[in-house]
Amino acid sequence: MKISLRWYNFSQQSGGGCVSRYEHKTIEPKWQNYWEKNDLFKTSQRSSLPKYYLLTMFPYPSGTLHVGHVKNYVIGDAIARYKRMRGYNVLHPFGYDAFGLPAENAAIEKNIHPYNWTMENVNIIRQQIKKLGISYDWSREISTCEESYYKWTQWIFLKLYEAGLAYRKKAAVNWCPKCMTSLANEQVKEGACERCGTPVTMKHLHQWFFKITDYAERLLSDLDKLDGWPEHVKTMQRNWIGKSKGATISFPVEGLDLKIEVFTTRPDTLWGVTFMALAPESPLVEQIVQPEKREQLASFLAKMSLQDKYKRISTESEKEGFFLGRYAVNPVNGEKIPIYVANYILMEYGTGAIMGVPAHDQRDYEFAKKYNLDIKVVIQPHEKALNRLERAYDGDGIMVNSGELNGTEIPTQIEKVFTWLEDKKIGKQTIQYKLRDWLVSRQRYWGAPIPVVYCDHCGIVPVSEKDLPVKLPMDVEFLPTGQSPLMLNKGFRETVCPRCGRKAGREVDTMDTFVDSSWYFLRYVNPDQQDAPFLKEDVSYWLPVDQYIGGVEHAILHLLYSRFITKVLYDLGYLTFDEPFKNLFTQGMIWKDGAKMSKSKGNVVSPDDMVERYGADTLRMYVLFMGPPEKDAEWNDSGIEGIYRFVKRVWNVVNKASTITPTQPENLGENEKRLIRKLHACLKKVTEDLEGGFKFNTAISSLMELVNETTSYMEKVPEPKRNTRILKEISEKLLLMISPLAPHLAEELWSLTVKKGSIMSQKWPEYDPKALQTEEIEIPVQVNGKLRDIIKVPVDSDEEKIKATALSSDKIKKFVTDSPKKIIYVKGRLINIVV
RNA sequence: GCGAGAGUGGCGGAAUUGGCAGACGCGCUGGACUUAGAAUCCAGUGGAUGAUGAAUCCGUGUGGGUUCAAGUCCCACCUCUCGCACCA
Repeated sequence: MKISLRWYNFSQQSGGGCVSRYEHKTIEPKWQNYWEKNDLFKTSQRSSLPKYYLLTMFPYPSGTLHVGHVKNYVIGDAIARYKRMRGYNVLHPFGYDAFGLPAENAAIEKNIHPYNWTMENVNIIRQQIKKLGISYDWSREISTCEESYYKWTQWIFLKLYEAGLAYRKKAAVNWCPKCMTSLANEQVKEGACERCGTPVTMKHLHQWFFKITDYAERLLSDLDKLDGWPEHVKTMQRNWIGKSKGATISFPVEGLDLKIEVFTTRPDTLWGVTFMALAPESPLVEQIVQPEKREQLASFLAKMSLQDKYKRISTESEKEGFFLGRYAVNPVNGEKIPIYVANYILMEYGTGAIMGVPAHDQRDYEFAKKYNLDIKVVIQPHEKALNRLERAYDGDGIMVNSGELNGTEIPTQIEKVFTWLEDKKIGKQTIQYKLRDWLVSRQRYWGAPIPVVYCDHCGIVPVSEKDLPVKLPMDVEFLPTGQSPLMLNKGFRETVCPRCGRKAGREVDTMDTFVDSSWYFLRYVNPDQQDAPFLKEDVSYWLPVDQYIGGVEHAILHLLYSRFITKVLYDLGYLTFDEPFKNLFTQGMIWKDGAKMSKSKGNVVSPDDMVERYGADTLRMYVLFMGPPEKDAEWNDSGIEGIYRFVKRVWNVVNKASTITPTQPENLGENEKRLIRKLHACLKKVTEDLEGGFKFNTAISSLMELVNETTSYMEKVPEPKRNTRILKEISEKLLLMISPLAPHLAEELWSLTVKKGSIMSQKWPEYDPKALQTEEIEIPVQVNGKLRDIIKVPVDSDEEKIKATALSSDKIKKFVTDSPKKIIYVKGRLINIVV
């Protein structure tokens, strides 16, 4: 669509002066330059004003942005601009999560260095954002792939290492065969790589871990402090941490000097144990198996190891087990219990062994059925006795067949069971978490090198702080081989031991990019600091982040890791707060043609196209108008047309209102009063919508109502009779209210009509409660709950008067033939006559 | 299976938390302006029965309940979305 530069006469009916046509293409670059030249987005490091740190999740620069990404920045910008007008010193920074696999993969494909590929994208994205007029303080821009940044990522690694929170071990780890690297637990979804969807396999590797499990309890309990977080995100984190309370119980093995420890949340079912099962990986398996069964066991285990781990433990797979030929002794009743290896037991959870209670656990039930094991009921429901079980019973009841504990109510008296077990020294109360330590090693090139050296004499030696950063070499053959490409780079790998000075080898793995993003919100405070990642006093002023905005896909990964790193740095004395994000807002995605936007599906809507056609202001407002911002929304091409029309209407109405010659008398009739009330109702609504939530959609609809009302006022009242003063006030306040949403439009009209500096530095307008009052109010009148009439009464009418008026209405009389049984009057709201 | 959330016109969505259901926008219909189109403006628009009116009835996933009054609260159910999923 081409827009010509001709002048257009909008005021034919009113006969007023000429009004220029709305030209976003000239207006928007003009104000973007103005803001930049006058440093209007720059934050002062300190100020007497209250601070407000508004952070939108930084993007991974994988290419150009689509309108889905833009939503995040637009929401953030609207709030940032609003808060500035509210008198806050606002920190609103931007940067790039610039390390990561896509850069490496793209680089391999296109034969370009990942750094160059990343920076090309960064430049594109920066331009895209600037064209939207987002008010970022660009002087604080950061990229996690720059040496000046990853130096401090490495520093954080060292701090964790010193604190004993970073350790290396050989472990069975999740391996993505496509990405050719190991993955953290959080990065595996339903057995597949979270990034590329390839089914994950297991690999035994020496890997670095962060001991996030040490923080499991605090990460869980501090969620209660986060009032400003959406409940569902907290729930997801709680589930992920997965705390459960139970007991550890030891079962002696008959004929061996061995005990099997199990963890159970249902110690009350201890008397119902009819078998024990070990994870195939459990070291106890080898020790317990009867010598003559060894061969059979080996073939069973071989079969298990062929089974994919994620398939093996998925709900659908059939339970499989192998009897080891030995028995354990139930410590509560001395019964002999057969010991099995079973595919459904996980080595990583609990002790890698379970007690099997088929009557009260469905998995154990299935296993027992298959291997013909006893099923012994020990919890009896109140309603009816359990006879032949069709499936396991896991409901409430009382303990039976359980010796001294018979009659104990479950679950209400479960504590009695714990106490009994501890008294008898059979078991002890234990807390278990599902959360695993965070695997941070990645066998790829494009990340921050792990700052560690391996010395034949000294072992693992951390690089000393003064030698940071351990620079990522540029001249690397980065084809993925399953080993870090740094392995093949002699210049990088070969070094000397920082401790003894002898030849040594560097760690060649790089860090998970989630480490980079788990502290970036701190770096924005002192982005140029050379000798420290951040300054404690500055960070204490700005943090915690007052409002964090991003996608819900980070509910666990990024948000949990960031909380963890913050707590570690707090414990080490670098921070004065232990939660990074006070308020969190998760915005919904924008869909197109029923699917998430993605390049591969070819359904992306480019913000550049929209800015070209309609302008940034229209795009911004449309994104905010689509629906509640926390919900997903479907992109609609004609929806944006509607907002474009609205923008033009604002342009015309403000222009028209200001071109009227100000000679009209002060005219305050019904029309004018209505208009004033509308203005103040709008001020109230927009303020509440921006203050009390993120209700941009209803704020915009309220602005539309104001514009409609003003347009129809001008339509209705001939020019000589129009109240210029009111129209001027409406124009001014309308512009102020719309400026966080459509800043270019607001600036341009402000400069054309009001001319008092940038609209950015104006105060947010307040509404006047008195202006909302009316002389008459409308009261809906119901008969038996059905609306029959609406009466108008003076605002100060008392109840009797209103009732009398209602009853005297002809429409009401029709329905009220007998005398009413009851009349309910809700003050100022409604009247209901019951007959 | 467990946990969280949601079901309102042709569509996106409003509804002061129990008080006029459908704000606002899209779409559609009719009209004005125009040589014509685009753009813009005005009017109408939940469904049904009326004659264009007045008017009446029905209507917020389904069925029940509480209440003078229910989209909103309670009980049961259905559907959809998301998260976790053999975690002992």
